[in-house]
Amino acid sequence: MQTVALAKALIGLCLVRRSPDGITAGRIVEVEAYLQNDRASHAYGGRTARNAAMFAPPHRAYVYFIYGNHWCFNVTAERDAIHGAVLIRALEPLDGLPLMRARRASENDRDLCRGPGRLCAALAIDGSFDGCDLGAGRRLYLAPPVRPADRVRASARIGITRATSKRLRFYEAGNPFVSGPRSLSPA
DNA sequence: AGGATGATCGTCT
DNA sequence: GACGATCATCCTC
Repeated sequence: MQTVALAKALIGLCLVRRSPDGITAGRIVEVEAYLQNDRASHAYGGRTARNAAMFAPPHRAYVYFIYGNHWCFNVTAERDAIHGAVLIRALEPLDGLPLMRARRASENDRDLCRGPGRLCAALAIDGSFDGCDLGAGRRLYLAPPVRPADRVRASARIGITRATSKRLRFYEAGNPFVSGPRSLSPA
């Protein structure tokens, strides 16, 4: 269950994006784990061109395009041809809010990074990041927490049609930047 | 070559 | 709460 351990450990970490336009960064407050033998995983059923990055070594990006509009960003978790990844579902905006507002055209700062597609828009994450390393000094990287994770809870995952009963969504309880239906927020 | 599907979002009622 | 947008990807013919 390496992927689940990573999912929980990511809560509270900072995701930092350096671009020519400036720095944007947020604190991870909500994630979902997608596992080996998980019918909801893009890699269930084997490797394809799209999901190849899911088979990459840990701490790489898996970025995919969905519903004709949105990019979604994952962190890979497993080694040796095991596929596992953690979808980043929401950030608490920390840095570069004016740039996020410009990219998102959002009325409401609470919604800047609340949702997997929204946070990719706010941080300008697209398919060019698929497979990229997320180490320090990159265009996109993970950084230590500015504030430790508080009250991490689990729930069912959102927006999927298969394996709906697995409780593989993890979020910081009470954080207003967590996404999803209110009914799912309580554990 | 064509059709179904989707780890979402914004808008409307 | 419901629905349409919109298109890359994958599967089937």
